[in-house]
Amino acid sequence: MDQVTKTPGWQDEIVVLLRSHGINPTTQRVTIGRIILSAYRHLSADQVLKAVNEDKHFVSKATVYNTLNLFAKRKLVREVFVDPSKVFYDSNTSPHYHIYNEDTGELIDLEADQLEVTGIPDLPANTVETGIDVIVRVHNRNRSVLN
Amino acid sequence: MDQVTKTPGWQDEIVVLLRSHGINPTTQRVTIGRIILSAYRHLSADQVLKAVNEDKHFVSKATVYNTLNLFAKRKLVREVFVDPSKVFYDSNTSPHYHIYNEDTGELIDLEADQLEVTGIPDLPANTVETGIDVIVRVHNRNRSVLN
DNA sequence: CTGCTTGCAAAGGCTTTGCAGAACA
DNA sequence: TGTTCTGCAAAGCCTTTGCAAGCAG
Repeated sequence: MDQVTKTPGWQDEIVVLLRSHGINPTTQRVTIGRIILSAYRHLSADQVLKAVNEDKHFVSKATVYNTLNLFAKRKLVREVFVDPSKVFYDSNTSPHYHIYNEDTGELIDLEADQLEVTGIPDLPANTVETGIDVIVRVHNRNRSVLN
Repeated sequence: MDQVTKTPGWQDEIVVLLRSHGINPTTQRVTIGRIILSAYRHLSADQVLKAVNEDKHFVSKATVYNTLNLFAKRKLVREVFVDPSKVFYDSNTSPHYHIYNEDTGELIDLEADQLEVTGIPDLPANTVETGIDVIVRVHNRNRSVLN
């Protein structure tokens, strides 16, 4: 995780990656790309913003949001909706599913070859499938059952 | 759908249903219950608010939100997160999944006996599964591929 | 120069909350 | 009379947007 930011050549790889997806690699975009694209991660916009500022590379909140939206539109990251209060951005773009811990907010990948979804019926007329999300929701065992 | 609100006895059934889930059946709660519990429906809080006011039963926005949260906590409805901008409340509480049309916002039930999820690996230590969400995302065919 | 980017601050949309008045037992 | 509930308005969060200044080619 911290190894990544120190590895020489990573910045160039990010630059190439951004260009190959039609994105002009500005300083801010490369900084954000290094945070989220250099390993499989699940981060909210706020977590990206914090991570960016920890590394003393200052990027504004607006740019973080705009950049993550751009990355999503260009399929560099996938938006994951598990919690109504915030979007997670997932840099693993291969087919896979998730385990979501509702207590900790932690999101874990389930590769598609482990888990299978069968029996999907016909889709409504004139519609095309764009993807299947599977979320296995869990909570910590040592939790009160009461509300 | 409109038949429901005219059927004699429905209000009493809603009252019984609320009581059986530990909910004090106030006028507003029964009104909201008749909107969302009398048939399988997927509605956002805003849609419930609109439906309530169409029928000339005025319930405030705060009460709609509070009541839907209460229904969810008492398992009368299930919260569905498919769109980061709003929560859907689903009155079908039996095990099932969803097809979500990203163009229309329409949500369609997929009964659990049609669709099967297999190969769920071990959960993280000390966690308990609370449910599995499956969302088949679709969009309308006649849509531009470009952004 | 000209167009794309950034960043601040303001605006927006959905949801929650504080609190006073109302309803109910 | 005490408790629960409602509803208004305000506040809170996350996210988007307007716009002026900055940067690149």
